[in-house]
Amino acid sequence: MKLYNTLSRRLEELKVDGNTVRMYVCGPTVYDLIHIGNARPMIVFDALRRYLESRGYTVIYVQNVTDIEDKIIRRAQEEGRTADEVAAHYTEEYFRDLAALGVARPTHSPRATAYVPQMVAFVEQLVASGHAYVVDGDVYFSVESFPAYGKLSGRAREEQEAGARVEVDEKKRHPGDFALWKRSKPGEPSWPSPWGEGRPGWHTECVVMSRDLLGETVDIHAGGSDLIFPHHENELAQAEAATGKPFVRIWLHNGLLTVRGERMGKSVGNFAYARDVVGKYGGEAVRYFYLARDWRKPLDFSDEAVAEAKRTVDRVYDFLWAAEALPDAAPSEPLPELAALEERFHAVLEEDFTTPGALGVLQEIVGVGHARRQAGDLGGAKAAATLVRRLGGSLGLFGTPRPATSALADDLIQLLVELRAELRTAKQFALADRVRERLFALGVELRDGPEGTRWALRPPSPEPGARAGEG
RNA sequence: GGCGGCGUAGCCAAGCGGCAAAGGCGAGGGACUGCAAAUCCCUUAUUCCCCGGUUCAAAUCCGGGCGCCGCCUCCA
Repeated sequence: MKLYNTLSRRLEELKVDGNTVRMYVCGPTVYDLIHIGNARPMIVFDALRRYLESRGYTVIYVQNVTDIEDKIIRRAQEEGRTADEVAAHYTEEYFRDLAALGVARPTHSPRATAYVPQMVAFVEQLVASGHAYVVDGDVYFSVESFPAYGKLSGRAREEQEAGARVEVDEKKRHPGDFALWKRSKPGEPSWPSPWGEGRPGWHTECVVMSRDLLGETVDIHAGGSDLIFPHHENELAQAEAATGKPFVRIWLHNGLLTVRGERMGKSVGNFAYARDVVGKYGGEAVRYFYLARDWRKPLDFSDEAVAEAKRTVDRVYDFLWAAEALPDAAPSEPLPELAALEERFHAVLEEDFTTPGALGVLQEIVGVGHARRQAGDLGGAKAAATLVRRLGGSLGLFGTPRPATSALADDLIQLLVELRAELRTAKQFALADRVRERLFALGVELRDGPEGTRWALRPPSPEPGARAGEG
């Protein structure tokens, strides 16, 4: 499989040792609920993980939880709670949102506060090797000590000064230097260190946790494109300065979510909480919405766009459930077109995980299924449905089983259908329509056709967390 | 200013040098219907922001424009 590597700015073959993929995806800072834009990398890289697994890889998937950070401290002060309480609360909410989005739990979800001693040791190592220096209880990484600094984001160190909008911190030797350890102010959460009470700076946790859980070189490190600089650049510098080995084989960065062309962000105020969107349209519609757009490109969010995705998903289910309710039958003839479509599905994904193309193929398979059914080839229709289930499942889509009804319910519905047929024959249309409407309200849709009335269960209306997926 | 990306039908969106440019939504037409819904079938880009160039052949490669976006500050 080829993936676009931010570092080399080209497509690269994913090469791993054995068949295990070691993957690290930057997770949330738990100071608030995640918004729908935050969900993009979680869904996209979850889909990548599932796809790799479906292709026979074992994936070790790590996503951190940043539970100590300025925004958490601020929030705690505002609410009169401790930083720990705030972090614990939003960590729990984050996992809830993840489940509602149908995102499988990461193999590991390390919390930064559980790694402070390791981070201290790591920083000590950088100080000892001359890559970091101590000033007044703070520790900074020296970008000048790492000549390759800037290779990920394509920035030269000298450029850090020109146009810099940040006031230069007097303590730093070079404006590009960044904090590895921050001295804590009174009343702030703090941990002991050789440099006094303090807390870890940004960037360091990912390096330390990644190394601990995945080793010195990981296959994939992913996150939003806004993290390229400075976050990932700084991670790379620390890690490679410390080990002298490549930190990451392939860097992946997803495009950002926009609203009317402008980036969605908490500070811009144009955001929607993930759970609100999921509550409205369902987690699967959100997933489809994201996967219908190339993961590297910006994606414009609107209610209409997600509603469209939901319509599309519902129609696929309509086909699946109808086909699965058909009596068992073997395809009346071999279906080479299905094999060809399956091949195309994989070919498209092998080339930079182009999920929109893959979804297009899935739609074509649905089309084949419809055509087979129309031609009276029930087995062919079922074969198409099975394929949609399998391929969709490899991306975390179309896994909801046909809602089970009891034999009694089936009989009762059938009874009403027959009753309504008699009413229609007797031209009692008002009553007949009432039966139809009441059943519809209960989620049963009547479909009158040439060969009589069939009924189908409507795709479920979304409820938050209703379709929580795992594995 | 520096770095990166994008511009394909009404909208969304694949396409990475060569079949008449996937697919979805919407729209229009048809079948079906007591009406409706749903479903099915058909139609919907002679052309890919513009101008040059390379090539037998370009949406796809190169050069130059125009427009939009992101990062350079915490941010998925």
